[in-house]
Amino acid sequence: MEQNQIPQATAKRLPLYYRFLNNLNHQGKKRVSSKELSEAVKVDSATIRRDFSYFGALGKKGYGYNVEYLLGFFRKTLDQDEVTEVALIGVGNLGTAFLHYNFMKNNNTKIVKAFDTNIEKVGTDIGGVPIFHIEELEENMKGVSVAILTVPANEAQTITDRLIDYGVSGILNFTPARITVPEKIRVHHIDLAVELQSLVYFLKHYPLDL
Amino acid sequence: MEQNQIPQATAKRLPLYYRFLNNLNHQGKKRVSSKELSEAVKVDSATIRRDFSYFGALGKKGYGYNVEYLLGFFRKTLDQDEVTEVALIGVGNLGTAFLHYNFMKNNNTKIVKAFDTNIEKVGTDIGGVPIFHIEELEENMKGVSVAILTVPANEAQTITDRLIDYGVSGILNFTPARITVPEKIRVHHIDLAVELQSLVYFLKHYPLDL
DNA sequence: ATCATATTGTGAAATAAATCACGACGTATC
DNA sequence: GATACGTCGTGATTTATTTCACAATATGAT
Repeated sequence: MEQNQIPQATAKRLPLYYRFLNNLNHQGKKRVSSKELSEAVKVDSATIRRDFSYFGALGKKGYGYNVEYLLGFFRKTLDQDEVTEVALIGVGNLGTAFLHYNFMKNNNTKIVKAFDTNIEKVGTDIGGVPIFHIEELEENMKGVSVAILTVPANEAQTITDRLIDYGVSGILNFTPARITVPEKIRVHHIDLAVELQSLVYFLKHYPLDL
Repeated sequence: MEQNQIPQATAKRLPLYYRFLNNLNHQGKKRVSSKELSEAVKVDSATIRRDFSYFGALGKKGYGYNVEYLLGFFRKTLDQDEVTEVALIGVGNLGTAFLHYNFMKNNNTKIVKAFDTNIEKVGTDIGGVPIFHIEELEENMKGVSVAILTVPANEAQTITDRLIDYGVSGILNFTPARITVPEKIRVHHIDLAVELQSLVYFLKHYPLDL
């Protein structure tokens, strides 16, 4: 579990930096300054320098950062060499979108199993991911410790309880339900309706600039 | 544009509160304490009280909050009576998921138009939303000031530029690209790969509790 | 009525994160 | 190699958000 002095806000930005560094590397760019990176990822350059500095002195004054070096560093830091296997629960429209989404491109995470109640889907695969029946969740979860939850809201808690009994340690919850879990389990909520509604709220109530 | 002393963090939670209050109301519950609500939405009760207090004294000591009153109050505050029309750009898997998603249920936002390049989709509708060709974006955007962007990353900036020229004021960007916009335009990024990757990072690097 | 209990609303404190601003130092040029 | 320039790394500051903790007060039971 190692050193944990990195602020959460920084940790959330790391995957973003990683992806953009990958892009730069593919473009053949050898160096990048915090200012350039700032324009690409839309994060203040001082924030980027501060973020990087938690990992030590990665850049050179007057030069910037060596793209390849930084990339190699982040690959290790983000455990890019070790693939995390993920299960997807609920193959509806949103779930299907994930199955088609190629997370692996710049990424260390891979959806390896999907589950649904619809008999017509069970036994098939989408985007190369086999679909099992939810009743057989436990038998087929082997080695998977992270789940993406894209089931109807009213089933969210029931499935969550089973995932936790099974031993999952992280859940990415796309349902509008706020699930209850033991404190050892980490849950990230992404609530699409709330995101849209809060954007609309900001537009109506906050000054147009800034 | 009115009073804007509400912290952004609070504003982001308002739609969430609203939805849960709606649920409670449907369940016939007449009163709710910050503690109960806290358990439901997973937000600290002191934070909830503080959030509500920005709008004045909405509760009663020793009693809690009257569900119906609070709901009515938020309906006005969140402009629930006035529907915001939204366009969806890019009818791929993720876009399709949105079209099937019934935002209107507890919500003042409605996807009224969709756009795609695929001729086979153009002219049809999904979830009651008509699909137009992206070439006819400008002709069909009438009255729409918010767009959900679910196109391939490499098209994100081009479409964004057109949306802005047209006069859109808010964009919910689901592409991995960080789009560049004038400062008057509000963009919310939701980066699915980053969300998954940062969950995995937290699991590996942060203490299991807290 | 009285009293025990519940729960708000909020000052004050704590925590977290972003930003400023600049000295130090490496690079590039002549 | 001296000089001008660019960019990092970071101490200090500012801003934002959460949390503590408790006086004030309404409720509900007897």
